[in-house]
Amino acid sequence: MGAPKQKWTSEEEEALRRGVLKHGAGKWRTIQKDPEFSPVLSSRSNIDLKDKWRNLSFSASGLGSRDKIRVPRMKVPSSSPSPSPQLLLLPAPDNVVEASAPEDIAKSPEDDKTHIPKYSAMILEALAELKEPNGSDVTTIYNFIEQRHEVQPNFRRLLCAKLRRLIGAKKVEKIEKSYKLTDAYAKKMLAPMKDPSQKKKDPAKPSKASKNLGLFAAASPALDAAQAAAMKVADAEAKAHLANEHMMEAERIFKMAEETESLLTLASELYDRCSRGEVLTVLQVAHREF
DNA sequence: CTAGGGTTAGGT
DNA sequence: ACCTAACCCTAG
Repeated sequence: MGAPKQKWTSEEEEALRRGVLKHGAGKWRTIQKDPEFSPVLSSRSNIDLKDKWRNLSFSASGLGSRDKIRVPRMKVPSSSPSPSPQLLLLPAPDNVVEASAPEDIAKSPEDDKTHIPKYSAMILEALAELKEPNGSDVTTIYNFIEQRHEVQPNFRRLLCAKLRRLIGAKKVEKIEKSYKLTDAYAKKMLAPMKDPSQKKKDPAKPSKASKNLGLFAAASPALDAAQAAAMKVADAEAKAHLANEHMMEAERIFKMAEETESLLTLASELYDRCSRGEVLTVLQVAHREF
C-alpha cells in the first residue's frame, strides 16, 4: 500500500558488502550501527541486512536459470566425470574469474625472486579493493582474505609477518594501527590493465547476473573487481559452511601449529629486520611478546 | 539478536 | 506462469 517495496540501491549494497567484510557475516546489528554505514543503511533493519545478504549470496552461487539445483548434494558418484565433487561448480565458465586475479595484481617482475607465494598478493589485493583512506586494520584485511580465499587457520599470524615484509618493501605503509598501500605502489597497480587477452567478458551473460554487474561495471573498473570479489565472497561463504566440520578438525591442528607458527613468525621478523640492516641480539628478540 | 522458513509484490 | 527480491514470522 504505502510503501510497495523498497528496492536496494547500489550504495546500500556496497555498504552492506563492506560491512560484512569489516565485521563478518552475521553481525548484522553491528554493521547497522557502525557509524560508517548507518547513514546509508538507516532505513534498513538488521533483518533487512540479513535477508539482503542471503539474496546476494544465493544469486551469486546459485546463478541459474539453467539449473535449479539449490543445494546440490553430491553423493560421490563412482562414475562421475567430475574429478572434484566436493566443490560446487558454476555452470557458466565465462564468469569465473578464479584465483588468477591476485596474480595479475601483484605481478612484480623483479621484486622478490625468492619465495613469497600468493599470500602477499592476497594482501595487496585486499588493500587495493578496500581502499580505505585511513588504511585497513588487520581484522578487516583478515576477514577480506579469509572470505575470498580459503586460508589456513594460522593465517592471521602469517598476515602480520607478511605485512611487515610489505612495509619493508615500501608497498605498504602503516598508519596508526591500520595498513594501506603506498601511493607509489597503488599507482603501479592501476596502470597496467593487462593485455587484450582480458577483453570483455562474453556479452551473452547468463540471466540476471549481468543486470547487477552491469550497473557497477559501467561506473568504474575497480568496482567491477569488487563485484567479482563479492561473488567470490559468497562462494567462499557457502564453502565455509560446508567445510565447517573440516574447520573443527583444522582448529585442532591449529592448536598444534600455533606454537610452531610463533617460531616461524619470529624467524620471519628476524629476517625482515636484519635485511633492513638492523642488528639484533637474541636477547632483544626474546623480550619481544607475541 | 540471528538463522531460517514462509509469504507476497513486481517483473519477465 | 514462473522467478526473484523484499518482507514477515518464529524458534533458538
